[in-house]
Amino acid sequence: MSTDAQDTASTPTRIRRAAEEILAEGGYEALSMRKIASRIGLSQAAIYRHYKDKDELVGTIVAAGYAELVALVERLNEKGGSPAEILAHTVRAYVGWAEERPELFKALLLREVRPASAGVAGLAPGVARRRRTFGLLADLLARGMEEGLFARADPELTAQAVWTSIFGLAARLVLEGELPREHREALIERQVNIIVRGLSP
Amino acid sequence: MSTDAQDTASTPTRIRRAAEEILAEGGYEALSMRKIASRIGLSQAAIYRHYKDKDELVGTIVAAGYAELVALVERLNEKGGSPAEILAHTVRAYVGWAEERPELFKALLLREVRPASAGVAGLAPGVARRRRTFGLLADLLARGMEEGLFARADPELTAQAVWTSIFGLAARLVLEGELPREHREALIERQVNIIVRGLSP
Amino acid sequence: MSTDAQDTASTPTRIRRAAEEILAEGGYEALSMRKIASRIGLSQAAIYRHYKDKDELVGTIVAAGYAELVALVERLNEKGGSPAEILAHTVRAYVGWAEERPELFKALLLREVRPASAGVAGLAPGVARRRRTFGLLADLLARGMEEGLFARADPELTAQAVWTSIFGLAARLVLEGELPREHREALIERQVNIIVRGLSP
Amino acid sequence: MSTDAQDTASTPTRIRRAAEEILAEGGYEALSMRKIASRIGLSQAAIYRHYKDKDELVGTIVAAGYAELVALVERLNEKGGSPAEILAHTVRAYVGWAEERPELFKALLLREVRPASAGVAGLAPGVARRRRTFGLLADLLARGMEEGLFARADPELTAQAVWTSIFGLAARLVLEGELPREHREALIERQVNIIVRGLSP
DNA sequence: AATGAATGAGACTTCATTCAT
DNA sequence: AATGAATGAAGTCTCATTCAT
Repeated sequence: MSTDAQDTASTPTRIRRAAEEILAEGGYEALSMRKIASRIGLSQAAIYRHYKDKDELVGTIVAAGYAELVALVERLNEKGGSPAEILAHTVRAYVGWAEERPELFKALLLREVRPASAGVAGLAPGVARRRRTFGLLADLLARGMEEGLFARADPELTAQAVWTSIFGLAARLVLEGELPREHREALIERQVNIIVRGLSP
Repeated sequence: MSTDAQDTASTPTRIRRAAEEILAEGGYEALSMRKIASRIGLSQAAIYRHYKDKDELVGTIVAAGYAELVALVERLNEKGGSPAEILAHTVRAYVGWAEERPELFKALLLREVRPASAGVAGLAPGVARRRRTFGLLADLLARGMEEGLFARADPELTAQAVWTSIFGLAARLVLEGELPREHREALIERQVNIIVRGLSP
Repeated sequence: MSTDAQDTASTPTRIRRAAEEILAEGGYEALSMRKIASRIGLSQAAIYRHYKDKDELVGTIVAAGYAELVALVERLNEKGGSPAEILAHTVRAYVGWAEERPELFKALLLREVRPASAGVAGLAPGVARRRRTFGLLADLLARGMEEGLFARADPELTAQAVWTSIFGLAARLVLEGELPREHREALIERQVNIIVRGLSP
Repeated sequence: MSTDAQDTASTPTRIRRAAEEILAEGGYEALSMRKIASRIGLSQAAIYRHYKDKDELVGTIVAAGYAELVALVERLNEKGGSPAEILAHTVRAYVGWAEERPELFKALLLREVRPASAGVAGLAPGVARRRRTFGLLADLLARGMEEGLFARADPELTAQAVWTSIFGLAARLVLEGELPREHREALIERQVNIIVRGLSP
């Protein structure tokens, strides 16, 4: 968020940034300690002073990316509007974020979730209490149900179903890359439309 | 599960099977010619008699997996029923298939699509003509629209939107692994419900 | 020399031809039994029916190439003319042959000579008796000396010295590849001139 | 021969030495990173810390060899004497150097010259300006021409013709290996004689 | 806090050759 | 006379990580 000059940033930050750059340029497979080190003019060994191992480094990046995504969703919820509007905005914002940072999205969401409870797992029951985004989404849906805008149903379960839909769209867009702008937008709107209508009473 | 008799199978088959096993156990990153060879007690070089290189081997596996999926969808469409029923069956079958062969699903659908036109790309315009599954899905939706069951809209675009939803659900289930059976089913039904209602006029 | 149709030629011949083609296209390093076999639609193992091993195959090719070169030099000597003229023609023909079949030239002359006595070794004493080309060259020089055209000296030693000069020119032309036509010719003529004048009394 | 103490030398030096040894024993084809590593009791990967890849390692060796050769020729030109004498000394020194370091000579001069302009290419026009040895040789010949010792001709072209002759002699001596000392010397002197007389007015 | 050096494992691929059929 | 299958060795290179300084 803060745009420090690269040279004055702390070493861990510079490492993280370099890693993100490489991730963005060449994908996860291209990310190696060697490349990170050479990009910031540091020895490979130096990285281990700041991050226990590659897993920890990747973990940090992923966590930061996740926080970004959470902030994005929070902001939308604070802006106000009808639940359906907020939902539509959220879909667009989520997809847009994925397309802007495709490699981060992949690193974040297209990887195995080791212990099912940890990380970005979103399908387990009770997730609305543990994960901020799901809590917000479930609350939003619950409000819509109370207002008679959406059909009554389990808000958490519904949040999960909606999320998998959005996630699927974002994932395909990221994985398939370039698509005609017009078609891409039509697709998003069609999806938004199906979801919103699908929730209606 | 069903066709054992590993020792009597042809070498290419044994190679393919070993590759799928490794894929299933450790994911794509774990797949190496070395491991395949040692697993079936063959020299590394021997593999190259049967598959030009790693790409060809993976390609064969992926193609077979895709064919399986196509056959599955075709069978459902032939069985008859209302478009909404067929659609619901398709979602369940697709998700079920993904969960049964998680690593194949990942190898097939969670990888980058290099030239957007090739491979499993599903979002490009005109895909209904090129890809059997999309053609079937678009036809199904068109029929539903004609019958007044679904709201009128571009069938291909709608097929793509529906597919990304289903794909998203399958992908999350595969990536997150174990989930309570009951919850898993509730989730699928909720998703089916949203999609079908989302399409209704 | 005889231009048989490839299909009717004997298998050993087809093998040899394929090997020469590969040699010409990609150099010695590119020559492999696998490539030869695939080029003529034969199994690798089949080659071993006709040639004991790679060495024998290469040996055969080299021998044939050498015979070609010998025939070339013989023809020039039979055509008549003054020794100086024949010598000049020989230089031009030798260099021209090398440039026409660069890979054969390299396989023939730019490789180690294992037992110093064998193969294409040309510097050992007595070579004029053992090797046809050297015999011809030495005879030519001897005739020139008798005619008072060339300064008197050991004909064999002189033949060797002259040959290394020509060989050096041919080798450099082959190794350095493309050169402006004009410059190439000027270079050859300059070399011919130096040699002929260098032999003059 | 002179600077032993292999154990105390720096790793890059030890790598280079091992490479040269292997080159000397088995030629370029025998040179492999594996062999180098095992010879100095290092892991293969360790070599890559000191040389980017095989090309860089070979390049370093070749460059050093070339520098050696240049220094040799320079020294002879500085020692003084008549152009004919210097030329004769140069031929002897060049051939002697080739015989002392046969594998280096082969690695340096018996390899393909990829882009005709680069590397050790000597036949292209204008080489006298680009390559120190050729410049020296051309200057030497020009001086001889001015002094009326050599017939007037293009000095660069003449230098190239002379060089190919010398190169041819050195190459054959290196390729054919052992030769009776006496015969070898007679051969060199005969070649020197032909060249010097060939240049005379 | 950082470095240079090294490691061991592993990646894919190609080679000449052999053997049973 | 030929094939398909297999082998063992070798090739270059990259990786995450460790350790002494």
